[in-house]
Amino acid sequence: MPETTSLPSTLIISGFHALSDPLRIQVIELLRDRELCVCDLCEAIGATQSKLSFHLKTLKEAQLVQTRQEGRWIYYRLNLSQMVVLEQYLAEYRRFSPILPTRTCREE
Amino acid sequence: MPETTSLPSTLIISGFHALSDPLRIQVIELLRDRELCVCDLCEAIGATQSKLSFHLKTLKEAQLVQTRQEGRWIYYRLNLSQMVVLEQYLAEYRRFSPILPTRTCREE
DNA sequence: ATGTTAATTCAATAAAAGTTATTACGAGAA
DNA sequence: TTCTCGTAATAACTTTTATTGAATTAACAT
Repeated sequence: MPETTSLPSTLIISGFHALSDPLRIQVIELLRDRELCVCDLCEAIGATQSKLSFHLKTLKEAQLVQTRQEGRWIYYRLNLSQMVVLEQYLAEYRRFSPILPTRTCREE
Repeated sequence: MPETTSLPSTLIISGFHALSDPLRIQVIELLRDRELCVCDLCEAIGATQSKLSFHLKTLKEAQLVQTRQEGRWIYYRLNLSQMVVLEQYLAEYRRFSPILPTRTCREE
């Protein structure tokens, strides 16, 4: 049987990468129930603005967050649909993985 | 309203980290429908043994894979339950995130 | 213009990944 | 047992990439 695994897009990989840092997870969780501007996030997290800016860029490039500008403020909000894309990617494994049969290396 | 976000465990963060590399994703996908020994994986991926060993260690520490030794072979298989843990973590966002209301920075 | 918000640039540092060589350990033969 | 071979992990070292802080720049409001 041939491999039916289609390699995930770089967007999925960069999504997982974006979620692999505690500070970025903190941002994501803060954005879970409302949008926040950068200064809110700085204060909530206690990080410098430039440090946060770097991580926000990572999250934005992974399309896990979106921004909205209002005057001088830039509001960040979750992009739930991209979170769902990652969730669905993982869900595929639950659908397809069988109870793994024992096998041995030689009998290919 | 206080934050109800409980920061995810390091296991979750290391799980996302483990999934943030193309070679490791390739391993995970190869293990989706059967277990494989290291030499199988080396051949399938075309990577050197030691390079692969490094990535397998990352996956194992994140508990995304488990191993079984049989003589000199070590068989790797998916640890589906940990995949589900990550999936469920992402699913929480879908459950809790409202349609985001517009807000402004001042009116805290 | 002046102050405020946030992104960017640059240089220094830290962490991750790759390469090569070595080590550990089990299997099987003498 | 003792030897070697095969499999896989580990170590040492190098290269690459990611992260950080400080300073600067850009955009906006008054």
